[in-house]
Amino acid sequence: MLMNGPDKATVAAWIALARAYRVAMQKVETRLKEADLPPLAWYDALWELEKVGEGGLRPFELEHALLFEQYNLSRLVERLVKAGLVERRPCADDRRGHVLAITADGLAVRARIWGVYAPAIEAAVGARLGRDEAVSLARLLARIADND
Amino acid sequence: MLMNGPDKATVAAWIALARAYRVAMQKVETRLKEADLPPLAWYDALWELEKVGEGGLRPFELEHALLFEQYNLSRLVERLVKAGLVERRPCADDRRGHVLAITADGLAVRARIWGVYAPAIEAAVGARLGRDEAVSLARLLARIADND
DNA sequence: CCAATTTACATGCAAATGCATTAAATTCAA
DNA sequence: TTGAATTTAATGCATTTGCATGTAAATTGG
Repeated sequence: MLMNGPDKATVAAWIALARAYRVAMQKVETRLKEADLPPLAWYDALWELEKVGEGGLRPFELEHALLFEQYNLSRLVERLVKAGLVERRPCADDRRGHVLAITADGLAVRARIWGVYAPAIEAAVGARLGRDEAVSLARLLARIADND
Repeated sequence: MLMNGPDKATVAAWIALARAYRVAMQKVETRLKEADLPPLAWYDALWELEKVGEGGLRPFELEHALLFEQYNLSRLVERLVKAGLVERRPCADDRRGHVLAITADGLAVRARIWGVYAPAIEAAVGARLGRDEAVSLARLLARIADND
């Protein structure tokens, strides 16, 4: 009874994905810690909120943008608010929820993180791939991330 | 004052890596949970021990193979031993440590997990890439994982 | 040989995560 | 309408992770 398993190349790609992610992420997170900066999740949330501007985002929108579990997003926001980097505003047309917006401190911290994050990405990824390799890697990975 | 940041393609590859990893891993782990199977880390450890056979591995060897933090490996092993899937043997020539070997139950569980894991890999990766795409993805990712 | 250092592994405690559930507001359907 | 179902978000509790440190054995170097 065969079970339609993946071929060698697929398994190799899967394993390579897991290893590359761990290696690169480990390097980047290590640099952030050395600089006494918050973890990457903070950056991602702040950046989403910065991109969207003054209008802010509902928690569930941020949850979808970041692919976070609901409870993880809830607690991440709690920490960001406590740290003064994000502001919770009451939501006019839906009183269950609120709107999240980045604060001035949040903008400053986001920029400070990027100062360390950007060179870390360059070291972990950029320095290892040519320009067109990076493009084709991104394209292949997008196929895996696409929701069909 | 410029800071030698990554170019667009590099950042895109980095983001794609993180998203692809999360999406694929989420799918796979979800399937394992639905089947009431232990998390992937268990599989990885069991598989390393199965591959190496009767001789077993020292914890620090498993740690390097899996890219685990030392304390995480220590606790993973603790759980595997408690579950009866791995056996700790005293180590003749180094009495600080021990040798880890997979048990009969461990072999059985490893195989059961693979029964779910394999089709999950196929769905998350194999079904989305052609054979040569999988090969070139693995090659590109390996460049990122390689220790220089 | 022996003191100092390094290596191997474990563990206490704090923080983060996962899971299940709750509460409250909104939407839908009869 | 109004009652049922859904959506939004928070939270209690157990498990897992991270960090720092501890302990013991091995290695090094003087």
